[in-house]
Amino acid sequence: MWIRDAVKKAISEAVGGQIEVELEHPEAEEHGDYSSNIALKLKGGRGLAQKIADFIKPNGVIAKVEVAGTGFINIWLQKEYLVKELERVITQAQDYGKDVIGQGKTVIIDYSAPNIARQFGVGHLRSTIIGQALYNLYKFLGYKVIGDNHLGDWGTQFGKLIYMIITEKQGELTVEKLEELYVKFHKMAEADPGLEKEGRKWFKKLEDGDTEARRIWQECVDVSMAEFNRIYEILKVKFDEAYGESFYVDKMAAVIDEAKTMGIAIKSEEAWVIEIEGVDIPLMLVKSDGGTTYATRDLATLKFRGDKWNPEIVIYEVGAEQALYFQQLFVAAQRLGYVRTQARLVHTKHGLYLGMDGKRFRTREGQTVKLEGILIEAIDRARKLGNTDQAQTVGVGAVKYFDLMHNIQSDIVFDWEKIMNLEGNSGPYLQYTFARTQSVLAKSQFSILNSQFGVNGLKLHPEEEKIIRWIYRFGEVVEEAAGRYAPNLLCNYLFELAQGYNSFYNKCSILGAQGPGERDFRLLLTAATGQVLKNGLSLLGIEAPDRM
RNA sequence: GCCCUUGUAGCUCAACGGAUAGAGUACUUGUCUUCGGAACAAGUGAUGGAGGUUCGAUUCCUCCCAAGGGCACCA
Repeated sequence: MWIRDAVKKAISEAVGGQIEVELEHPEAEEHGDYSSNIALKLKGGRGLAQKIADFIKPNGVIAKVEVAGTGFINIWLQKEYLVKELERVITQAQDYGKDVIGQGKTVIIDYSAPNIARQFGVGHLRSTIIGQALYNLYKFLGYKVIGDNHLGDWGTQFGKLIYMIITEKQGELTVEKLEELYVKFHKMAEADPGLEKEGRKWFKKLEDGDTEARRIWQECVDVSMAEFNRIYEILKVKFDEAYGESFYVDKMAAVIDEAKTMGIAIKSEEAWVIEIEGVDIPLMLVKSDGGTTYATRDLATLKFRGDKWNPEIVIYEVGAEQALYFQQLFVAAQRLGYVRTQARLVHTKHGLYLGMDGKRFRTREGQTVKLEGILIEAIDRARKLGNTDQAQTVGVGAVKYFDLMHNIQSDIVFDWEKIMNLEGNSGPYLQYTFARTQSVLAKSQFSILNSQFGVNGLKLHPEEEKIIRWIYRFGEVVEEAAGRYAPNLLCNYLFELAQGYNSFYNKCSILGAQGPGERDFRLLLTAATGQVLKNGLSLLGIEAPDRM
């Protein structure tokens, strides 16, 4: 962001330009807009801080510089500059906050990835929602982004399913029925261990292209996808690609060959595995019965992605329980040379949903909780609260925001009272605040073209100052949220913005302001707040209705 | 048993090695003869325990305690 870089540059010049300058926004407003601890880092204390501060001359951006505490350098920005920033928000509109730091770079985001023949459970909500938010963030920063839904549509479980479908003649298949069959298979296999062999036999047939196995598999895929697409429609989630694991079936042989000839894969108990330094368990490429594993497919996937897109970053938005596996996978992929050596392979390791008892979120019967039911109930609850028109926007927005507002790595307790809470830090609160700004603007005939926003002679209320000292940080937050794979930072930012605006709204009359200058300025503040809220919510994948 | 992650107000969560650890909720008390009360304001209340590194530690390191997850033929 231009402003932060300008401040950094001023300090950097003061210390000779050799050291990387870190800036932060002090928590207490009496400590300025930006603060640097560089004098402390250089062990120079207050003396050095004062020297640096003296070197920095106020200009169009920097209003004043002060030394405080044990050696902090605090910097205040010019109010005129900050008001100009509000005008930029209006003129750039939906593009405000965009950047080009990602230009020429490609990032692949692997998210959602539900399993075919399994119900779409709440477990997949995090991956789907966070993945989409990361997708939006990176795109906003100028990256070329590929969103790939890596469907779980291959594996031994299909051998088991096909066996069950053939032996127990079935009518019309549903996802629910498929899941039942899968569970039933495992119950039967407990009594008759020979069944596992049958399952593997049928999976082998599927991999070898057996017509009947293939036909049944396709039916499972079609039935499941119809259900998944219904959910994506409600969530307004989109993908660029949805290759799925089955896409890589004919690409695995090459991976296995390469791993063998490079001496990376070794034989162990009739299976082919890749040993990873520092990890006890090796990564399995070929099972003892000759079948492949998910690791083989994931390596083929990375090879394909590397060849096709040559990405700088590949983000796997997958739960923390697979941390060990991804650690192995990434090492193996690097050794096989499937991605460029500087490429960042990231596993976001999100936490999971817990029930109110602190245990994994399940139904009373121990089944995974279906996401569609959750979404329908959220919409229903929103409708009962009086949002007939915007029930879906508000209900789904509440669920999404609740997910995104948490630190990505922490487990989340699933509590309806908290999710559907309209008050306080919630999606509906942000949507409400946006609707409020639009309502005021609609009544005002506001137009940026015939207004004057000079702050000369205008005495700003503390609430107004707080907002102008907050708006310009939007771009920085977007960048940080993307860089740290942390959409919750954007949630925090937007919530504080909305809080600040509501506080201002309660203290200051906008339409009834004294004098045209004050009125125009407050309307500008309102318009800018609304625009940033809208841009931010849109990055989170949450809609902002004008009325609700 | 080994490995990873997490322990912050009654509850649910924040915090970039920085300055007085922030919110929401719950509870208590208020504001507004209103531009949308899904609002605003005030109060009560917290870093699991013991050491260490640092000018400065919720954050980094070690040990202990507790919880969750993982540990090749499921993904």
